Amino acid sequence: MLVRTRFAPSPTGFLHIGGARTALFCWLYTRRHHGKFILRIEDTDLVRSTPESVQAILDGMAFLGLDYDEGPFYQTQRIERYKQVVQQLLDEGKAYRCYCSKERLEALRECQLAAKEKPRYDQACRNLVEFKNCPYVIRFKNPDKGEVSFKDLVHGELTFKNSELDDLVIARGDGMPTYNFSVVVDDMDMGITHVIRGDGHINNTPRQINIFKALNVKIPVFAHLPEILEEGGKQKLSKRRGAASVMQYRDDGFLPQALLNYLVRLGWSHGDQEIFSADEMIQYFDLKKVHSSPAALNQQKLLWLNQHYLKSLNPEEVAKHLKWHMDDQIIDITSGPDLTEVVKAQAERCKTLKEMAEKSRYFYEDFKAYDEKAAKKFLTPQTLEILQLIYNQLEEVISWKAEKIHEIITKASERLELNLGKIAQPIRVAVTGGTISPPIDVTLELLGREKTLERLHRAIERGL
RNA sequence: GCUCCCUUCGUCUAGUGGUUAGGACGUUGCCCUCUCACGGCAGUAACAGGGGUUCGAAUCCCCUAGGGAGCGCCA
Repeated sequence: MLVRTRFAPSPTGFLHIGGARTALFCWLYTRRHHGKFILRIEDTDLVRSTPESVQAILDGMAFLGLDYDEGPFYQTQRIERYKQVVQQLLDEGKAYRCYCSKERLEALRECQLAAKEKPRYDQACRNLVEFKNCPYVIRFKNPDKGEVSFKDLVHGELTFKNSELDDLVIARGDGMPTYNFSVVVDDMDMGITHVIRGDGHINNTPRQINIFKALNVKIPVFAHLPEILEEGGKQKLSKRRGAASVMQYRDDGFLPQALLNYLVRLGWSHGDQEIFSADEMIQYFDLKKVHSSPAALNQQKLLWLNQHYLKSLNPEEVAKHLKWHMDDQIIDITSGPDLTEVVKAQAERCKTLKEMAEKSRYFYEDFKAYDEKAAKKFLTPQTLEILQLIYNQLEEVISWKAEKIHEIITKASERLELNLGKIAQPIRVAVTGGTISPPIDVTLELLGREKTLERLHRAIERGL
């Protein structure tokens, strides 16, 4: 049997990290089984859905590399189909018109709550024979006896009593379908074999199964993923309240590989392995190994993974992402070192691409001012002599390579009987404005002969 | 209120009756070192609580507590 899964977000905001993980797990399961991954936009909430949100979801998935095989399908374009199936249920006596007013329903609800009962529809209209000439909704005739159970790939066997369910509305007064109904019709029509979604849907599942049964179609396999919690607290991740969109992570300097790797380990594991390439994830992914308890976000671990990929990925690839951030920070890289070389030099001292761009600015443009404390400590009359000496020797260098620069600096340190640090730090402050940079020889090579001499000269002039 | 789901170090997790309860992030100390880092080594810290079952429970059962979800003409 060909595996067919779907990711079905509602376009009411950006793609956040929790949604991204759901998409990732669907995608992994599908790729693992060589199936089809379908994207479906659940936009029947006309008030809250926006085209911008649809685009944000598409962008987020593209950034992560989660490609889909079919879709995107839009529910708003399938309204006629839902109405058709509602009619079918009506014709077969599996659904009925309900004329109850909202006022009556509200009173019923309050009454039940007061009696400490679970609020549910009392089936008042279920056996009406003649049609009334007033507004109505369509309700599904849920079986009122027995129970419905299903095997959830994450939670195991789950059982619900039909008496706990009620006759849910499947078509509103204006004829529009409701969520629990349109989902079933879509999953049926799209031949979905595995429904992988957040475990907030566990309670909806038995209702949906009853509709599947009424429609006489094969019931898909379900896998309900645990929610993702916010950092620290035990609050569920939500779009409002500072949430984390995938694109925000991009803007903050995270690599898609790091995000994917971080996400895949939230609720899933493969022994003690922490690092997974996309291919490895696909190879090992198994829904049966997915945890059933929620996981909290942890920025520190994400940062660690991000740096891991900064260091271990092909530098050319990292450089492409770095370019995006250079542009974002308006750093003109045309008159400076190759970004690939910058990546090699900076990866082990940066957690994010954003940080890498910030820390590499001085390779491309003059810094505005010396770090005050650094200048005070390292640009002293004594160190100016050293800088002058180094300047003179560097000026002679034709082949501007780290190796040659290193040789000059170490020889100077031996001759002057000074620690390397006593020489490197003044140079560093002179050429970068601060005390932090890659090894001094590498820093000077990247900076280039012209900028190096110019900045050394400026530092010496300043001190005179 | 009712129904359902969840509970191993601070965090992510391994573990499916017998382990000194393992790994990773973080954190602490040491080493390395031209700065910042990287890296290396060592340490820190957990089975929510209570009952059972069993020769033996993190693992199986029950109860309690805590957290979450659903009970919509939202998705």
